[in-house]
Amino acid sequence: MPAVLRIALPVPLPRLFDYLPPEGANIAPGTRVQVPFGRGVQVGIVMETAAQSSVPTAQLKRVQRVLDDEPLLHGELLSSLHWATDYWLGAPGDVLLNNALPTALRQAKPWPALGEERWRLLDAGRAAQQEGKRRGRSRALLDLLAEGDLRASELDLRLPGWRDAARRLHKAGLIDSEIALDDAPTAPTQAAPELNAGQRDAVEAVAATLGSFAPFLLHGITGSGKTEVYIQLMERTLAAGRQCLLLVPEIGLAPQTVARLRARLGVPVDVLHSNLAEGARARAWLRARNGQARVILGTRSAVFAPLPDAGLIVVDEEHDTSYKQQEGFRYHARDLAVVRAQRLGVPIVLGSATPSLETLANVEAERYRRLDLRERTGAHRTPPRAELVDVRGQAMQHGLSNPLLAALDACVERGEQALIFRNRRGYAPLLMCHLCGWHAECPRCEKPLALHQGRQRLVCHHCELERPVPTVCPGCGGEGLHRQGHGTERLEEALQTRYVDTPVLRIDRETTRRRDAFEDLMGPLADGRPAILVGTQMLAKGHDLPNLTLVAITSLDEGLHSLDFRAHERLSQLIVQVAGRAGRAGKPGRVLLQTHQPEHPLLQTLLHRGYSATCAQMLDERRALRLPPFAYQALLRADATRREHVDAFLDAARDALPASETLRWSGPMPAPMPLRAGRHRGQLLLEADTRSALHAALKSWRDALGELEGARRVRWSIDVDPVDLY
DNA sequence: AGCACGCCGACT
DNA sequence: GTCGGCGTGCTC
Repeated sequence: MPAVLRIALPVPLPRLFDYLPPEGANIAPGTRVQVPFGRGVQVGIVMETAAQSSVPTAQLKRVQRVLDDEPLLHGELLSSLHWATDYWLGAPGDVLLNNALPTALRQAKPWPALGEERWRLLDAGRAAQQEGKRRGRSRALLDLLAEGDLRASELDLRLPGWRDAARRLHKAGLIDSEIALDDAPTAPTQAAPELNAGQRDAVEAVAATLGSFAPFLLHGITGSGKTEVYIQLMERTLAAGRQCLLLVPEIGLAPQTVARLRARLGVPVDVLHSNLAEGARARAWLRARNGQARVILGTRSAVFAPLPDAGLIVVDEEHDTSYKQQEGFRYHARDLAVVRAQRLGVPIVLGSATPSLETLANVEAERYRRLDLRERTGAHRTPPRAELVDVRGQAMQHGLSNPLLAALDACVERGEQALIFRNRRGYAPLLMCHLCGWHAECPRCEKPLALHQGRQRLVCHHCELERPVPTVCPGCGGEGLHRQGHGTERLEEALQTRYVDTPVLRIDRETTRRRDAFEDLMGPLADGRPAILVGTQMLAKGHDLPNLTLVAITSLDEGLHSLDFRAHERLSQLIVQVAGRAGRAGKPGRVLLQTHQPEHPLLQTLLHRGYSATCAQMLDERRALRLPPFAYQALLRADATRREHVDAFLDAARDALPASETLRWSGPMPAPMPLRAGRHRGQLLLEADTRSALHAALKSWRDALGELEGARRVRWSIDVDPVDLY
């Protein structure tokens, strides 16, 4: 008989809280309970039972209420969450309640109804219907239901606005509803296309492993039909009575993906992502849990979906950095997906045209099997070879060289679509006085403010600061203010002036702020109408544009010179991804890359020997320099309004490191942005050659950091496997 | 993270 | 004279 329950509560503390179980009840791990906590009441999750507590018995409080008849979390999911909490050093309550569970399930409320309402006539209603009572919609509803029971979704179609009538008739005791737990029958409406040899081999290779853990890299060039491979694998999995989980990057979840899966698979496809209304999210999560959802499609957080009948996991665009959560609990959804597949005993497919070096290293080490799709399907042609445009000494207009402008002219002339990348938002990155040298700077970040012309604002791109645009120079009072550099907004303006008859669309954070804005802007272009798109990196993903024949990156130079050791990997991925978007079967495409460094070895290797050869070279460099994926890192970040607090904390943290021959550290050092939003930032990097060496040190170090004198004066966090070292 | 307790400045 | 600033401590 356990004396105490150890419970996770929604606080960012790396520990559990001990409570007395309610009288006479034994509660299994994974069950939600309501407990008195501090002055209030909280919902927590029972994690363990223990014979005794280290807390004096007198201080223990009792569980007030058990919220679930059976554990909400159990089996593989609960154990994977334990693993994840441990690996990424999460706080159990934060991981479980703020990340794994949908918000609606954090409340002490009954589960939302999962099925759909099904309405039926009661005897009194049948009599009323036969006597021709009631009028208007109520009459129509009685007539409809007289033919048979109907689901809410069917009523939505057959009698719009039926809800008011239903409410009235229900109150009058004429009709009633129940929750239908089965789903409306569905059937595939689209047939499977023929696969090419590569696709067929890939499907067969993965299908042969159904029922056991097997990790695969599906490396398919853009347009090679990776999605079709996923779909046919899902068909096999579903036929075996198993569930599928498909993870996609944040931007990749277009409505047409959902529609395509539904049309092809003929089973309930449930969507799970953070933009969903809370009720809908909880519903989808619970439907996954009880097995009603057969396919779960979602972004990062969907990796927490319960999968009682799991059969297959797919991570599309596995290299995408949106799989790594960048604040709070800093988990990596792809990596967690692999762990879950292992525990579930199911195959996992990591798909990408530009696999991450981490995944390629796993292939090299024969931990993952590699499947290649080298052929393109149907409408696609071989990606055009990218051309470097040497801009040294060239005349430029708005950051565009003459060769690029000539290509644009020709593209517009042919009535085709073009896509221009510029990784600077706003109108001009800098507002500077030509007379005295003054420039607009953010006082909280000490970085230049960007001019946003449309909003008539100076904006800091590192914090939320906005300022009015001065008309005269605040430094000298003169009229020398000058807009320097070209952001997407200025490029849009310049191109619209040059190409009066062709619509120029800007796609960046500013123009896509509204929900669905990305969809609304890009959607209409699917018909191939002429257009020039200007935008930031977010343009690299998303829609397939059938009439796109010119893609240009206005400058590769930042990517070539960045201090981040992953910059070259990112740049290679960007170049290959965007190149894959230009040109369709009948129409050749061009890809132009402007640079001051056309002879740069990275560009030479990438353009002449391809992505895989470039990666092989980058992997050699990483191995030689003992960098990830051949070393394992954790980054301690700290920030505070006072710099000396940051320095003192990081110094103490370094001193608190256990003596170890396998652990290396660098720092404390300033973060790449030493001041952001008025807070001073510093960091300390830990490295080891093995995961176990790193993790052996981490947990006790984390606990020691919490005890440090200066810990309360700073905000700090540890990022295990950081993807950006800032 | 929340929340309360606890001592020092500009306001009705 | 008070409202409220955020430093410090605590949550079984």
